[in-house]
Amino acid sequence: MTLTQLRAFVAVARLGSVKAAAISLGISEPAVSGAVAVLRRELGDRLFVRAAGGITLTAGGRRLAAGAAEIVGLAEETRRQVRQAAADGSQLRVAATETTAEQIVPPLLEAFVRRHPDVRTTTLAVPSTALGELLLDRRADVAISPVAAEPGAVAAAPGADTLERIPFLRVQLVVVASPRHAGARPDHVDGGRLHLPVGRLSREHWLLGPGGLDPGTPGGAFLTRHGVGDADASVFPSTSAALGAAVAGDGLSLAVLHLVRDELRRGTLTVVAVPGTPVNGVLRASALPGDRRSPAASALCRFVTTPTAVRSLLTRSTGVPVDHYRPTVRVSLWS
Amino acid sequence: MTLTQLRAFVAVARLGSVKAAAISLGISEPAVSGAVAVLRRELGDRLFVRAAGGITLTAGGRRLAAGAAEIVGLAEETRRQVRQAAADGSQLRVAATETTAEQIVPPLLEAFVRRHPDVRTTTLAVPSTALGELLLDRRADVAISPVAAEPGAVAAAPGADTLERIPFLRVQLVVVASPRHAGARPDHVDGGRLHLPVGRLSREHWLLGPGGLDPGTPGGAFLTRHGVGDADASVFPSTSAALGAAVAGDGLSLAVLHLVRDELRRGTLTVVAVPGTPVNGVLRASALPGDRRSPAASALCRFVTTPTAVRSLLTRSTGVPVDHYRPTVRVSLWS
DNA sequence: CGGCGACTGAAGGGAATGGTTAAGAGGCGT
DNA sequence: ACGCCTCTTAACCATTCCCTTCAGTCGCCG
Repeated sequence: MTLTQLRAFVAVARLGSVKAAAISLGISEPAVSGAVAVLRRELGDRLFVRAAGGITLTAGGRRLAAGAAEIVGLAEETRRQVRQAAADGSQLRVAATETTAEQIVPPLLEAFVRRHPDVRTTTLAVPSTALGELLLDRRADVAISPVAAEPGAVAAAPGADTLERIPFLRVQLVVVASPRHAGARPDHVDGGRLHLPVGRLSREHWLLGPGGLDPGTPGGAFLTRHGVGDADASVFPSTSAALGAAVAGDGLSLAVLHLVRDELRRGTLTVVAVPGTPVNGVLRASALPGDRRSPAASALCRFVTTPTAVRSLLTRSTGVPVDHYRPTVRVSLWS
Repeated sequence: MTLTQLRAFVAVARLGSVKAAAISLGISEPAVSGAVAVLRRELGDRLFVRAAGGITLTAGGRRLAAGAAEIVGLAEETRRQVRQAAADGSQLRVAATETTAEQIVPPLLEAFVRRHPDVRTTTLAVPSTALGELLLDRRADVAISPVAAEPGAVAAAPGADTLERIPFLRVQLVVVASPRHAGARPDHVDGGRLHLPVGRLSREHWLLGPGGLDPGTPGGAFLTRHGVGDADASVFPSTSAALGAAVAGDGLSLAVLHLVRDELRRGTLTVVAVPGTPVNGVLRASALPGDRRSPAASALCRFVTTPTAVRSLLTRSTGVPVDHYRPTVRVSLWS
């Protein structure tokens, strides 16, 4: 499988004809046909068949078309980026778990780029198990992830000995629900507050963001430890959306205490008393050791423990200016 | 630039040594060194330099390491997917604008997979200008996007003649704010409702999700048409988060009317009367013409106009079951 | 300063890639 | 049935890739 072969196939898939692809690439038809033939042999799939008015991709051909277009485009983009690396300012890729990438990283990086305006940041949202791999593969410069505050609760991740870890903020996770939801279950209400034994957790309906059940995070570990499984949870496109559904009274959610301060004060959400909560966690930054790390990564590692950084995390996020905004990229695991 | 060369460089970057990379790849050191030398020449960058205790990547080397790991992993994953294409059920990639991908597509696809349980769906969030390209490149099977309801308001997108377009739902966009926010500006309050002339829109602070200013969407076009620019808007990680900030009284937002029904009824949000609103839009599905389209894409194109689909969009979303959930992937443009 | 380990370069060869022209095979329309 | 257009295969060649062995150079460390 060669980039040239993939380029040829992309052209065929897009234009619907070997001839047209050959013309657009400026080569002969047999060259295109040959490239496709190699792919066919190697992948064991016809990829496309001749049909009325052109060609029809097979199921495998459709997937290859999508993947090949992605690969070819990415190769081109990478080439361009390397060429311009010197001209551009430095780049900083921050990997985090889904929830952290949504709630913690944006205000943190906003404060960071305010102090280092020349740094271009990108956020990657990944399963917690992928964070170490991403750092080792140099696909990310720094990882931000929450871990259980209790020592020894989490086994060492792969490459743990080669990574530097910097804890910088304690967080508390609480179970929240709409007061109306609480009021609808008077059997456990005491003093206006809903009490819930842990044995009942898996009978409740949970409203979570993507990765809310990730067992590598303190929140996901808490839920799975108490038997909350796939059948008990609904996933929303974002943690904010899940909290919105909780406000609407659709079920329970798990939230970082200081991030729902406003909702609690306004009374649109209330904390549900559950033994074992609040779940104590610590946010920490991970990166390669100092000599194998980019300057921007080192700057962020120093920054996270500063009062400025902590303050940016404790005040409610006001969003980021449009020109600072870089979308969070979801990264797939393939290893 | 060859996949083999990229693989060699990934190993070097990860292991921090040509020798270690050669061993891990099962080839000789000169082979690795040679592969790197070709990349160096082609890209015009040292990529890495020898340093105490190993090597240090240059800025360009860091970007290449990230890109190369991505490309190599993607190639491997694509190969696997093509091989298994026959075994797996059919796949359906749905592209949409940011807001649509967050608010419209999840309930729609949830209803769709309930009827077609064998289909694996993926959602792609992209700028509106990329939707057509994605379909033509076969990177997406179906595009879901909102367009202005007024005919002729939008110029024909590239490839417009070769795509089939299926409108399926009218939507209304309204300006919303917290009632407290409204009350704080008594100069334009009339009958308890905030009225705002269009000339004042660019003086307000806007709370938007990613892509909220995308001029290819009715909402983004409305805002940019009235002078709302980068300086007037804060971007949140999701539209839900932006609405949450609006509830907190931080500014104005633009929302799909029927999706904020609950907030309006509870009084946590109120509609701001602005001339020209509600903005009328139509959701439509786009796909390649029937004979060049996958069976799953055709099924979705038929599905969107059914009462079941419309109902799924009009009732408030309850999230999707965990086992149906597939994260939304943000796709970059490189063309 | 000498030795040693690690990276780089040169030379060479086998295999593939990537291209050509020419001819065959297969579907579609008239 | 026939011709036409398109895709495929065959034969062939130049180039590049990719690996080897061997020799050289660089930097670190005792």
